[in-house]
Amino acid sequence: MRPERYNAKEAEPKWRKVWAERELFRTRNEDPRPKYYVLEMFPYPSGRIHMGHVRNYTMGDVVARFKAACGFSVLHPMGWDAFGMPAENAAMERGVNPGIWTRQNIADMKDQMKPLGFSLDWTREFATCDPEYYGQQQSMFLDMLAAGLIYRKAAMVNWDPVDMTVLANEQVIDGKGWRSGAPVERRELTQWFFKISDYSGELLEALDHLTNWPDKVRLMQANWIGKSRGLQFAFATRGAPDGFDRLEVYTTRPDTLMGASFAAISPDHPLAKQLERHDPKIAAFVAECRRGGTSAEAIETGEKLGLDTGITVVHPFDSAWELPVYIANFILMDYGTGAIFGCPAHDQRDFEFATKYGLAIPSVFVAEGADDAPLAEAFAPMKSERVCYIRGFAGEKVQTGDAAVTAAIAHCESVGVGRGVTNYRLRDWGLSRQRYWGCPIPVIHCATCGVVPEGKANLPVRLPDDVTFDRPGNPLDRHPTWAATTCPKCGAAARRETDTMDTFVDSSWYFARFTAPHAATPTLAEDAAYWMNVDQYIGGVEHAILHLLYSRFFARAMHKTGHLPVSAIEPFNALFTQGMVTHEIYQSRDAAGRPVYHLPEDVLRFNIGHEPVAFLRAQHATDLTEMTESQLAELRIAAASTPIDIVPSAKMSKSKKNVVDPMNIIASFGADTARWFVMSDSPPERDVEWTSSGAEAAFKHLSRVWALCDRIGQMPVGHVGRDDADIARAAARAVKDVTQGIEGFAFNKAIAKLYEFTSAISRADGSTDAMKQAIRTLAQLMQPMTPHLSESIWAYQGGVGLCAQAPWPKADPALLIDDSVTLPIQINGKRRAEISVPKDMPASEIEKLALAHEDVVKFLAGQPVKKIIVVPGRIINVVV
RNA sequence: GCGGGUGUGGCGGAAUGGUAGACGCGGCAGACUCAAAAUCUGUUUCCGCAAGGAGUGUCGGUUCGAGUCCGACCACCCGUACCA
Repeated sequence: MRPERYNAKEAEPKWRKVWAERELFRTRNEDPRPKYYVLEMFPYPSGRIHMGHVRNYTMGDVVARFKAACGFSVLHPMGWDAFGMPAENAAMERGVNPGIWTRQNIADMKDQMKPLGFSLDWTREFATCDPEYYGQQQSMFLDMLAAGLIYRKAAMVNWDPVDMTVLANEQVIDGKGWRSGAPVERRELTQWFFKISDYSGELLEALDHLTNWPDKVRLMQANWIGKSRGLQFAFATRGAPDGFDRLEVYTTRPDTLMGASFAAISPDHPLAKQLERHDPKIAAFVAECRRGGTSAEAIETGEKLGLDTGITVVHPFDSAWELPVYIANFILMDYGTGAIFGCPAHDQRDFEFATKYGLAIPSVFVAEGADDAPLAEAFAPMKSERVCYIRGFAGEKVQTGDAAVTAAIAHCESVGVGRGVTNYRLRDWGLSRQRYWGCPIPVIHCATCGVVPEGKANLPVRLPDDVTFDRPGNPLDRHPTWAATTCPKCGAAARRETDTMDTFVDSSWYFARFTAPHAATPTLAEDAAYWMNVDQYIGGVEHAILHLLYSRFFARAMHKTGHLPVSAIEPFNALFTQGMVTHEIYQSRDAAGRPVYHLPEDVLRFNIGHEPVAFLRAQHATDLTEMTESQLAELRIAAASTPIDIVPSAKMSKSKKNVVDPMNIIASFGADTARWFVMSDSPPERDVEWTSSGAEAAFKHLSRVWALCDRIGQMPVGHVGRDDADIARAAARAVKDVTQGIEGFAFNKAIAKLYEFTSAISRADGSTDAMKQAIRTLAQLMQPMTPHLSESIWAYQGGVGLCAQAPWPKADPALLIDDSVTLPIQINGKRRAEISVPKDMPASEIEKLALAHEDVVKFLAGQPVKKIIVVPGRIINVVV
């Protein structure tokens, strides 16, 4: 009898309807079961879901469905990170209103997400551009302002001198404005800041307790916060303007103070600003330094420039030793004091600078045995290397590294040269954006009262809808009426702040809002206390630093202002960072030799032997798709068409056209296939390459599972088989392995075990009852990945209720124990034989058996055995 | 530049310091078929007829034993504070 083919197109919507009708995924506060909060980083509503979304939300859904089956009351919400630049770009390019564009995108993406069958509680949905959301954010802004967590100061932005507008780093391409093409410069602007630096130490120390976060993320955050111990001291200056008779510097390498060659200040240092006023040469140089963008990458990789100011400083240990003071473009005003001393002998960047400007390079220490010869590069001793000080000062002796720094600080302090200072690299978080599509900053500028917070009763400060994008700049700034208001303090006419908030603010507390998404206050104490923290947070590793650090800070700030309990200051109990979905790129060249990219759906790709080949479908008559691979191979050999280049896999991006639309996959194969494929093959923390063959394989497997289910369904009642014990053992092992796989985020391994279990059932000759039991267990184990198919199997095989609600199966420990074990025998570390022994055989017995093994005897060829190592249950190694 | 990560068959990958290559794709062979598709079975790291040998990015080290630990390097990816 031909098995009935599984029809995903019919079955999937049917089951989603059943889940929706029974409100299976709606979370209730009064649910008596223990809570579990699983959250995937919410999407930016671009309008189309992509495979990265499918992978991210499928992972979360696997966890959510697994935890639900394990008896938890699962909170699994979804929302939209809806503010940001793309909406403004669309407005500029197509003249659409950012709000309307965003709302439409949200509707479109929701339509695309629904068919995937995620177990989401849609009653908690919100978008950050909802006034109900951003109004609460404004309210918290006012609370944080009152609590001293927010302040204003001047800071640098990218300035496009042609478009007269501020640019995001992303909009600066090779130092030029992306639209105007004009060289970008740095310009100072007064902006709002969160005092995240007040929490540097706490944010750093608390990382130690985030044991369910990836080590790499904790390490990256620790390095980002960048705690350092160093020496801060003042040089006496000679020839400096009034008020600059001392130059304060900070160094993490006071042990190299005797190797000083120059001092350098940032172009934004007050001294530089002072000199700029009277010296045109310095003014020109400082202007030169301000060219280019503000990004650290641009500054650090750019050419290192310096200008001798003519001012000198006196070495603190030798009043006769003067060092020139340079203005240098790589010194950041934000770090330390904005001034350094350079030790070229032991710092590569200083070495290059000194070489370029012909400065002295005195060594402080050399490798033991080496002499004080000119260096080819900065010398930093390796861990094991001993050094000898040739120009040190009391206190270092032969120490290097941290010990030398500590000793140097102690010595300097004892002789009155500066003091030890702990510094952090972490800078305060600038939240002002000179853009329309963001949360308005609720403050008012009054001519008499200055900066005045908006009254809470007037919140939300709503964005106006009638804005124009016909020219660059912030539409709020030029809106005819929006900014006009009255001062809450004195009642005089005043002007609203037209800057909006960084979208990172929106995403720094949405997880807390999900606990009470429609409340009239940012959070509700009871709900926040109950649902927080997020038990499992899942998202891309590209958020390892900024989003996750800002959220950790914001939770603390929310606690300080009474919006979160102290238990929620670390909002994410466990974090998982997933890899990207990649695809190979199909490229040809136009007449001018420029690359032209092709969508995977327009390309026919196959292997000839091991060699991958790709053709453009459009180059051929439509019947090309009907040809077999061998026919296609002949076609290629006949040079009837030109193959196109296959460029190795990269992150799916529109510009390279290496994108696969999840909707097409769902249309062809169904949601379960898409879900199964993104969970199989690659470990979730690593990138996964989308291949059409992989998707087809997933589809074929799910079809085989259904065919097996159908075959079992047709078995006569009361059939007796031989393999019931084996089936029970295979099931117990599958339950154990799949459970472990899901709990450990090793979904690819869980799926490999499901393949094995499927094949074990398929080969077995079991009784009707045993086979039905096995396939029901299989359906349950697959349910987190393939919820629709699992429901179909469950229903077909007489499962009680819904598969999604059935309690997670448990493995009988007695079935997991094997009686005998196969041990490999190595001779000098090379595997030469193996023996099968009872599980509990003593080592001495195993040793005798191993030495008596005929292959072992053959390989030993009478040589005396020096040593024999028996690792019980593992291996035997004979050393000769 | 700096910080972090990754590197294993033709491909995606598996492997508490203990049989390298589970599972899947692709390939090859076979069954079924007039034929093809679909499906099923077997096989598949490389060299070698075999015996055997080599093999986890490169070089070196620790160990009875290294993909795994240590040191140096190479390549690629992510982040780099206004992309989200």
